[in-house]
Amino acid sequence: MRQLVKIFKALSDTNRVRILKMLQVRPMCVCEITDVLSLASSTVSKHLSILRDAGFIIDEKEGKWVNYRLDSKSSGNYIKELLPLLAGWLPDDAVVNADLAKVREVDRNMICGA
Amino acid sequence: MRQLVKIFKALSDTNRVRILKMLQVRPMCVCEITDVLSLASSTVSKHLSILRDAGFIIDEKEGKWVNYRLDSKSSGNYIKELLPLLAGWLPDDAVVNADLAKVREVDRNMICGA
DNA sequence: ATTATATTTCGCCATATAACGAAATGATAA
DNA sequence: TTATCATTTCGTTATATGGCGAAATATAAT
Repeated sequence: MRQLVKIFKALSDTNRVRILKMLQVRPMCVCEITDVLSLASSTVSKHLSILRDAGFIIDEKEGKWVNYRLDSKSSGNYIKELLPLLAGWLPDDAVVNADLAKVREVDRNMICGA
Repeated sequence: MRQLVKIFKALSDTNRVRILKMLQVRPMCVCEITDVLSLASSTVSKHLSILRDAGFIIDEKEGKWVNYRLDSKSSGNYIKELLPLLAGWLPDDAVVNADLAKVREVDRNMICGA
């Protein structure tokens, strides 16, 4: 129950849902996500740690960057069932679609440290 | 997005998840739920209004009681997909199973106004 | 009508959450 | 080594949330 509620809490924030939808496109580093959401990097880092603790995402170091990606092969049943649902949801959300367009065109070398 | 987040917020509280699991057994009035959860009736009423606003449950007057039941035929796609998932989750949760046992044996005429 | 019962609404309090900027950490580049 | 860049952690602030009891509503019973 504790874990389940933690998972739902992770999903009860607009910015965290936007992050999950973005990560459906491709893995991203913190500064890229920060750029799309227009939030402070400390705030984005916090959101990512909440999603990671809930089991939705995994972080992987790549040089000076930390890439986050969906844990599609999660061992947790809740995550395994919820991620596909979320993938099918919000297909017509204007904010989400604008995010996804930006994710596809953004280059981390251009935006990070600019 | 606003509606989806509202739905997840509704699910991010232990007592509200317990209520939904109880309503899987049968419709219940406020005082029965209050008895199982050991909370103030005003608190339970608030939880129920949050679940109703999110679309999970429906209230129906029956004399001096208000019965709440799952909206299994909800027109909302999120609810329609989430309720069956929730039904399959927490099969071994001790607290939930104790709740369900109590739901099956409780008689509203005995506990309400006792 | 008056009383009793079930539920909701209101006001209050304590805690949780989301945001920021500044400082700390870790890794790369000069 | 020193400087730079990405990220995380910390401290603070404003708002949201969950709890209660008391008062307000609504219906049932006397």
